[in-house]
Amino acid sequence: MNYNNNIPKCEDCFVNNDIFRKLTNDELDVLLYIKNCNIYNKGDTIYNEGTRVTGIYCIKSGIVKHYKTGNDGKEQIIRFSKKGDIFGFRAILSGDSACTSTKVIEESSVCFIPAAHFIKLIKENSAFSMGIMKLSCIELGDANQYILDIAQKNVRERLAEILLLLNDNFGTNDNGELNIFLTREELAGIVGTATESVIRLLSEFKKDKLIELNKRKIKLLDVQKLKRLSELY
Amino acid sequence: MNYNNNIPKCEDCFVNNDIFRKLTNDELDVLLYIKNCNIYNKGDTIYNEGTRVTGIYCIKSGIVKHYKTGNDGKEQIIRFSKKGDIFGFRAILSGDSACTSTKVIEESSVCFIPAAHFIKLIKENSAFSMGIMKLSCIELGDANQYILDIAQKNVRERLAEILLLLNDNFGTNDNGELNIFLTREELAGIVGTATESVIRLLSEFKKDKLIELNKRKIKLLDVQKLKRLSELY
DNA sequence: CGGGCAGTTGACCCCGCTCAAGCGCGGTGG
DNA sequence: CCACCGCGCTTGAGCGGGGTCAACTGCCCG
Repeated sequence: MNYNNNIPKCEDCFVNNDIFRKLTNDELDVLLYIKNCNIYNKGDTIYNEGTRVTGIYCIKSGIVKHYKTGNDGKEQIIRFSKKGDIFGFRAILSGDSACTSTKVIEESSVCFIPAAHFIKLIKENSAFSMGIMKLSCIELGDANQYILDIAQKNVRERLAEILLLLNDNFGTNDNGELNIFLTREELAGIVGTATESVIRLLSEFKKDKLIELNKRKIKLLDVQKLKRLSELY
Repeated sequence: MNYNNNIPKCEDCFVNNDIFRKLTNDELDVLLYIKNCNIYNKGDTIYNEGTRVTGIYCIKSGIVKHYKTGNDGKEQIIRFSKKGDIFGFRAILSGDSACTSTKVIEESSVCFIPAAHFIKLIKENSAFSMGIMKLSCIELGDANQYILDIAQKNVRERLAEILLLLNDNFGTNDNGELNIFLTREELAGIVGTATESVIRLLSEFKKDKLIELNKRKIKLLDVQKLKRLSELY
């Protein structure tokens, strides 16, 4: 992790959600002086499950994964965050320690806002507060959906669904390949299955002309069929 | 569903969470006139997944289940609510429609607060607002844990865990039996498995003297062993 | 008395996990 | 420069957890 002397302005990250748009210009100015920004390398851990979180994080660039570790040490990836996303607030607001570990999977520039200042903003700006509430409620809805999926869909359906979800969240490059590069093991950690199962299913999908594979690059060839595959039960 | 002429005071429900304690006496007085209260019978549906929710609900007595329905019609129970618990706010705050259906499993008396008034309270009372945020964040943490469990634990471990969780949430009567009576199918719907599997495992647990069974009444005999069983991986 | 639902049990078998072996590739050190 | 090592990926074999299907029972209720 390296300190970034060049603190980005919040306006640079006005994408996806609109949390910080809810702040007044004055509040944004103050924030610019209070927050700091770090560069994290691939593989760096930002915080670990079970530890105290001392503030909230907002991603300027890069991708991180949020995961829980099972008793046998296997990672279950809960979700990802990318440019404009904030994380860490669940622990702050619930008063718990972190319920997930957060690790960088693509070099990231990440701003940090101390908990006290974050709480102050929430108390003083009800639009901001409503925004945070909305975020947390949307995450909760996503988590509930995920529970249903893991409980009732089989691995093939879940893998198809995850590929579509990655497509929606990260989009594709000029080559039509997903803008996120995961190891087979990480893919297994999202789907909730064994690495070997992911590998076998990916090559099946490839054989069926649903996707194209090139190392960790994945290109979706037939989104419609993948959708049918993922919803069919 | 029947209208209840005898509107309970919020103070009657100051248990579990302390959400409404955050309101001032004046706010509580106003609320008493704005809210209404209904009696729901066992089996009644309060709202269905995918429909608009028009306000939040607070339980005076009884138990309800929140569940999602899979493509094949199978219920996945996400959580329960009981006296003092509020629900429905996720949909209001996220702006979505309901992500779960809510059905009564034990006759319930439930207060209803229209969305507009709920939002007004949130905007005007930051302690109340923080309380709601905390609730939603705790639910999110629980949901994340559930994802890990369903993804990585086997059915036996999950069933043991669910029994312990029901024990913590609902406690036992004078006979030591859990204060919640679920069908085998509902138990399967929480654990995320087939009804037959729950039946087989319950009778195994009984044979191993971990529990005692009497129709839908379940008595935990060896909490320590159940804990070991549920955590072991 | 009969219908229907919850619960139970047995038989069967398939999905997906585990284990093991082999491959390709990039980094490192001799 | 090449040999080696280790990690990620792949494939095959084997098997067991647990899902499905079917049949039967007991019980409630009309």
